[in-house]
Amino acid sequence: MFVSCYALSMTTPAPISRRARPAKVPLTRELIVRTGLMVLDRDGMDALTMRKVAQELDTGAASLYVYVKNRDDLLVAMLDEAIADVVPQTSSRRVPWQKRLTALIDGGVEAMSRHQGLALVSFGNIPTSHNAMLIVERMIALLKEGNLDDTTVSWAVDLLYLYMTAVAAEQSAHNDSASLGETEAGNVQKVREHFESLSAERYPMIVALGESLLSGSGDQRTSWGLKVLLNGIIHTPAE
Amino acid sequence: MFVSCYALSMTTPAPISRRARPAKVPLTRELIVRTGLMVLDRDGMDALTMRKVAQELDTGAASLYVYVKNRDDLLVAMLDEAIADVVPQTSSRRVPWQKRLTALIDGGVEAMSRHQGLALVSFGNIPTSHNAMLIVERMIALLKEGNLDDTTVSWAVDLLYLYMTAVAAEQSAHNDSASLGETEAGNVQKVREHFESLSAERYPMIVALGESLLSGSGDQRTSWGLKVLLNGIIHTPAE
DNA sequence: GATATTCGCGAACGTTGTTCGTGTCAAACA
DNA sequence: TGTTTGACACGAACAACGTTCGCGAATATC
Repeated sequence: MFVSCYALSMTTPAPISRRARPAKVPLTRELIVRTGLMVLDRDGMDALTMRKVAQELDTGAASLYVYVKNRDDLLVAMLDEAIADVVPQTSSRRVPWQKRLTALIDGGVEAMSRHQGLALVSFGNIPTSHNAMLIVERMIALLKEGNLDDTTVSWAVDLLYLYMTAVAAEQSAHNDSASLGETEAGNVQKVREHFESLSAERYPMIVALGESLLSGSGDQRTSWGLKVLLNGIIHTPAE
Repeated sequence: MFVSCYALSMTTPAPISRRARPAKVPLTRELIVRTGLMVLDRDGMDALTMRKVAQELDTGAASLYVYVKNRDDLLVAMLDEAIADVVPQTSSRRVPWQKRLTALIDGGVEAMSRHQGLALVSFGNIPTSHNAMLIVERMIALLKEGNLDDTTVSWAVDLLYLYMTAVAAEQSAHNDSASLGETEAGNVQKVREHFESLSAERYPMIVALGESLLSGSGDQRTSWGLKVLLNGIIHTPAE
């Protein structure tokens, strides 16, 4: 009864056999998690209710609670599933560690931001889920290639993981409003109109910056931020 | 009837007079917001219901909806109120701009993290509330003292504001679990036990880092992160 | 074939955010 | 001063939520 990392008591590792299906797929934790991701992508975070996930599986909400402790537990499992293939898709060696670290974080951001609001699940908490720790493992390995001392590596991992999650949350918030409205230019236009309507007396600095505040795409800004972090980490010893 | 930025139709700008109070403070948006903060600090985010806020004001939940569009609107207003005195408490001149910027961000982090879960409200969204924009104003002014070009300033503000919010969210999450458990050492102990229970085969890097991962206080890590950002911003031109 | 055990799930409970309609009281007018 | 008016307060209700309970059915074991 291999229900992934959920069964804390691994006293029954033997799969034995599964019940014959009466024209109906048997419920598993993994299936519920994947269905949750599907509902989230299709209907959004507010519409992700236990009842809807159950309905999608052609069952009642109560049935989910055998495999999932509660809604939060489901969300955490969904987040872990969402970032499952970030590390396997890591780039090849022979490229400098900075580039590989950038690619890793970009992959994490993309994987999380693909699902609206999922990055905010267990935000400031230390990553404890399996796939999150695999990302952390990879981060540490890459940072150590830069010959940083252990303390700096530790603090840098904290910082980079926080940045990854924060950017993902930011992007998925934008994706949310973009899915209901126009593609992206329409959204930028909204922000532009908002800035232009600001009073130059109350907010002189913002108004003075003007067009610069909107310059660059989201990807450009994110990758610049990552460069800032890496340059800063290299040039800022801990203590 | 100055209900701040809420009344979209300002067709009745005349305050005229207020009704005599039958031994009961009259409801205002500000009073509701402050009461919301009180309930949040006392009972936590999950217990912050419209009914409880109303009860605290000795009224019914329906009465709040005259001054507050919905729960989200209340939360946004609460966040704005929480950071109201960050800019006024800014440090004196004659100190280098980096120190003043650090103090500003520290103030913002402290103000937000004082209230559990509030930093996550409108996370990735562009700051549009009044007091949030005042913080942005101040950030821009300080960054410009560093002789950075407009594009770098714009992107740096984005990055710093994101960091400020993210750190606040992280800290308030820790404060949450700390309020129910022990002071802080107990929480660190929990994390330590978690790391020590990890298999060295699955997570060799994490286990190898060992004690370094727990080194330093939260404040030390946060201020190091800020130094990293500032150093990185200075040494990383946009484009 | 009988028994024990697991799993599925309808129904219900307590809460939530939000709305509707009515009551009420102070201000404005006659 | 008596009447009208309009804004405010709020009890009651609604739909939807997460979660639990307990029964019925299907399967595995003896």
